Amino acid sequence: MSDAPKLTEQQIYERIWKSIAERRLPPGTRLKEERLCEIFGVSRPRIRRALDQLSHDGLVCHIPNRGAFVSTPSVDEARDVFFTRRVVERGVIDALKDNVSDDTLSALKGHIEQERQALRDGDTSQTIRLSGAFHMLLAELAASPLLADILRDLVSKSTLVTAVFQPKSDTQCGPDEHASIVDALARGDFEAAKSAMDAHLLEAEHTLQLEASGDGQPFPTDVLGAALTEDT
Amino acid sequence: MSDAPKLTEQQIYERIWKSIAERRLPPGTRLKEERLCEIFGVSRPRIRRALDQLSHDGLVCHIPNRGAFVSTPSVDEARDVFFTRRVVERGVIDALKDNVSDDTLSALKGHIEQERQALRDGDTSQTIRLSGAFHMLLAELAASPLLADILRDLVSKSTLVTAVFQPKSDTQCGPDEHASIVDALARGDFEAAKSAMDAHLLEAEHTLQLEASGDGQPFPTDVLGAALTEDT
DNA sequence: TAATCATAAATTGTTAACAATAATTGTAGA
DNA sequence: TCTACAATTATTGTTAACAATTTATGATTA
Repeated sequence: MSDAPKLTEQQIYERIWKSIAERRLPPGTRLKEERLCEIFGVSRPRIRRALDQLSHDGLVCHIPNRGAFVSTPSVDEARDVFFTRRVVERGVIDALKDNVSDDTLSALKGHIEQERQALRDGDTSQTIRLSGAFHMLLAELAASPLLADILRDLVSKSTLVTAVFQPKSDTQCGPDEHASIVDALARGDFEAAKSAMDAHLLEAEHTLQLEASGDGQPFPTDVLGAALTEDT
Repeated sequence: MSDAPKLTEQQIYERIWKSIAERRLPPGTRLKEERLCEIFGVSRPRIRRALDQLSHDGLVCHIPNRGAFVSTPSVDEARDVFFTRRVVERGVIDALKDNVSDDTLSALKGHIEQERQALRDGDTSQTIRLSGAFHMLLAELAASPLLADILRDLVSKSTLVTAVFQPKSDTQCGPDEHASIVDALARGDFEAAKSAMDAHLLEAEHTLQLEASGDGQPFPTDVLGAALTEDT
């Protein structure tokens, strides 16, 4: 009747991860085990293990005997995420030093073009996805799988942070700022690339409202089905 | 008969993690679920979840239908670990900029004194533990819990790397190099501190034999009981 | 009418039994 | 004597039933 391939817990982890990272599952969303079983068509232990992984990543907050919820970062955590990203992404550019081929550059430029297209189309979900993906692409082109792993975590946490502290999501990570990083790389000026990256991340942090209400938004009721079923 | 407190999976995770990080469980060691159940006196799912976490950290390699083994890093992974540590630990020093109080400095100096003592005593296990702990202490004194988490992972991976690629473990992370970092911090010279850290990590990397045999050491038979029971 | 306590429903956490897969050992044949 | 095949054993993976904890609802009392 449907997909018999019997999703592995890794795949479930990925799916939920992606839904959180692309903001289809907002902070505070309850992740009821039974409901997830229905959605993915697997038994509870499988779901449980996937949730454990997410909880270990800090994307999901697991309260004993209460259940799992999409994490709602605090102001301090928000600042920390951005600080850490600056540290890590400077490292990414260092790791790129010996890997800036023409292919690399055209891949990056192609990506930025996609970002511009999504922005023109007004496709918010796609825009969010691509903004994060740019940073990931940079990391994956670099010579450090470990840094890329670390950054994947950080980017997904950033998404949560912006979901909480940036009510109007139009002030996203802009393609132009990404372009200026790539331009610097194209010139071989890595110091400039690092500065551009730093400025870009600081800019993103400053668009957030990190003084006001820590939390207070109501928990949505049942977005799970819609959020998790799509395989964008 | 013994500890009834019923270890939580988090505690089990910590115990195994620590045993790996302190090199009591060498790379390649098989982690048989049933055996671990006996040792910790808990049921299999509990062990399973702990192993999943470790596997997600990359400290344990989980082969389907085969079981879990302490990871044996490759040469490329070894280099990557050290590269990433340089990136992250430079960030740690940045994060320390506003936190260098007298208490901080005396804590660091006290730690180095402990390291010297352990080295004098010829206590290898303690020396390994304290070497890693110095870097962790630095990270915990900094204002970034996230960086500290990331570094914890990296330090434990470093331990695996040195276990594989440094047959003679006497050429460890020396207290003197740690001292020169702290001295720079005491002077308020953060650039010097970063340089010292970089040099220290490069030095550590260079003492490894990263050209020769990738793997070839036999798997030890049953060190689990001895390695995990001790609560050092 | 509001607040508190008790009961009931729902959800997570745990345990135990079962099935499937892979490794090892032993045997038979060349 | 060595190789290949088969059977047994051991270990992981899965499923299902059970227990404990929490939350919500409703009734009773002040």
